[in-house]
Amino acid sequence: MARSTRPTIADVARAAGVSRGAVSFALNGRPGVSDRTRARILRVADEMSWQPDHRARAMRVQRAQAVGLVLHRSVDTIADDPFFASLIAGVEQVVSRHAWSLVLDVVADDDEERATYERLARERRVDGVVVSDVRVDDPRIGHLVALGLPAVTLQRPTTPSPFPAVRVDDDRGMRAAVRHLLDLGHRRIAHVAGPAWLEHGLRRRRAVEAELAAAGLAPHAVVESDFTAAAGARATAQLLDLAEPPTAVVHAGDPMAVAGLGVAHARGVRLPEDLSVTGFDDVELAGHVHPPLTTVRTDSRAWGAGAATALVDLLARRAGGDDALGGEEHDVHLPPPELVVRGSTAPPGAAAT
Amino acid sequence: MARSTRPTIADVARAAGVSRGAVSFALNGRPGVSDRTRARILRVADEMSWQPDHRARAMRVQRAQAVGLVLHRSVDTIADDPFFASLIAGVEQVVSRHAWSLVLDVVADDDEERATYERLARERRVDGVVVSDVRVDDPRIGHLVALGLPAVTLQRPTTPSPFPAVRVDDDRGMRAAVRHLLDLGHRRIAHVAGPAWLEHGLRRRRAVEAELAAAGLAPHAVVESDFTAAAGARATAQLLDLAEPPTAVVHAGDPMAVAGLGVAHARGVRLPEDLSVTGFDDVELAGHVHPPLTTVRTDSRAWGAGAATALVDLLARRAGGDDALGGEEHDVHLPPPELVVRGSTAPPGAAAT
DNA sequence: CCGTACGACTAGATCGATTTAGTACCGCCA
DNA sequence: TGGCGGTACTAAATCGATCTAGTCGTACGG
Repeated sequence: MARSTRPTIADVARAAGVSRGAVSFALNGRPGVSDRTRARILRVADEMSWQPDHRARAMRVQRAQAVGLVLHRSVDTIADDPFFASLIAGVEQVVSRHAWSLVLDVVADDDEERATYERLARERRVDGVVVSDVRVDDPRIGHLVALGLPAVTLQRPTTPSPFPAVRVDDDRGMRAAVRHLLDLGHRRIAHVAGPAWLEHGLRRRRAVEAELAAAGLAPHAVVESDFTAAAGARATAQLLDLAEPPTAVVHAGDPMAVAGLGVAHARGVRLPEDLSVTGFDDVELAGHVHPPLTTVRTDSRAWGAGAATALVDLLARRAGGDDALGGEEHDVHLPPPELVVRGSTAPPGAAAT
Repeated sequence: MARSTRPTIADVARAAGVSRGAVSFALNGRPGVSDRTRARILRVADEMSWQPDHRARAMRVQRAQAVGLVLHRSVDTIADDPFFASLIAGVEQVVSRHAWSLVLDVVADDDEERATYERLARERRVDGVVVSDVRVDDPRIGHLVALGLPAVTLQRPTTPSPFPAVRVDDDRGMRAAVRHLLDLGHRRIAHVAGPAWLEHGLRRRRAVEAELAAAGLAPHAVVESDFTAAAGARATAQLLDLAEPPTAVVHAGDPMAVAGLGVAHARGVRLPEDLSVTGFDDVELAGHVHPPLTTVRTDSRAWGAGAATALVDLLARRAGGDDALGGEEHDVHLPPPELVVRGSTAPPGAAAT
């Protein structure tokens, strides 16, 4: 091996017979070098397979060229939420297109979460963060403002937030599921909800209630759950134990719904004749269980991509000297999710096929 | 706001009435400052809520304090592999304990993957990487060696690799599943395998074949698949269409197994009387479908944690001046997975309960 | 009382890029 | 010929930390 150390901009400059500044100009496409020289410099750089050291560049330009994503989940349950993997994939897709990086943190509790944001901000590891799983009265908003760390939220929080948000009208999907059941003739419709302290848990519940109210009904029962299969199974068991069980259950998430199917099956409930079930998200498995799950198809990859785009735009504006955080007028709107009707829903008491 | 710029080490030094060097010494716990002064400096730093700028530090010490994880999956299928989320969580858990960061990349094809590793190495964004989904004759090993980027692989590749590996004897789990079926009296045992170009796909298949061979049998049929639910469904359909269908199917992954249950159900096959099914991984949903899935419980979080630990150790050794990559003697061995027997397996032709 | 060894600390170099301020040269016009 | 403007470049400052070489006392041994 000729040299063990990697080339620096100085090596390239020497090899090309110019100053380091010229190499920098050539690389970043700014005026100050002739086209001939620029081409020569780039050729030499390529031959030496030199790329600017990200650390040095980041330090000089005061930008990390990276965004952060802090996932607040107990490490045990994260695996079972297919939402995250696609969210991450979506964020990454956009971020890498800009030659940025994604820094990921998984935290288990609020203190750790707080500390992580502080570390990311103070060490300046990232230029901004994506905030997912927005909570009701989410303390992170204020915290991030105080830290001066730009952010983008998934869904616009109900409490004021100075950050742009990626918005999806998932109420529409939830209401479509309820309407579908109503159209089939169901009247005893129960809901297995997500935690009420999560904005999307609450929103989906409200959507169910609103659509039922529009038909002059109230939920037959609402069981609050936590989006896991285990909790979904418990919730369904609870509903089936009612003196007058529901004829249909609307779930706030697919894993809960699939677990619900399992419990019903185990109890000898005929599906979908005795019980209709709907989910939310349309995970891959949803179409492959029995009966295949009627659910609301969301595109969590698009969410991630949308959030990353909004964040990159926001940071570009700030790099351009605009100190504003963006706010509502920079919200990104995604197409609403749509209902996917499969075999897990049928008119109440329908005859077996 | 008093000052818009964040404090630097110079500000802290000024406030504490010492030089910048003293602050650095105090912070990093090295000799050169008295205990009294050290305490004062740390107090001042804390009051100013100063933490060293990661970019500057990284540049000076020539370390990124970050590890990379490049996931090679089509963005569409990543969501459906619960393995990744826990793997990531496990890596993150260890990495954050060392105040490092995890940089994540998702790539869709080989070229992009190559380019990503090159970028990570040349820009020096990370100090090392975790290589998952090791492929047969994996080209990444040589590539990483050429790039001088330290790595740790998940499982020891069959082809020589200079990097440490995290090892789990998952053959044991697979063989246990087969033995369980043999003990129940099954003889027509089929296997829905992962892709043969993935080391763990191939390994699991070999394990099935080996255990059957030990009983003087061969697989009733082997269908190669790709770990997705859709492929699992197709595979099971194919097996059920055989003139003489198997009485039991061993799957290389849970999503495939769950989809297999769905297909069997839809065809009116009685489970588990007419068909026993096993999975691999024990995802949360596995215990909540009907019948609950007999599967092999793996701990992918431990995998991630083990890989991260091995990588951090490797990098620490290198920082200590040891240029070696580690190799086999630094492999981390994890406890073997164990079989979880649930309701999806029974003696062939068992009477319905 | 001198030499020196050590502890405590400072000044300045350094990492590898970008960026600013300046210089050299050429062409052109009056 | 001199001045002006623009292009093509260079030299040096800069980002914020760490690390090295050196300074200044003070204590200690002979």
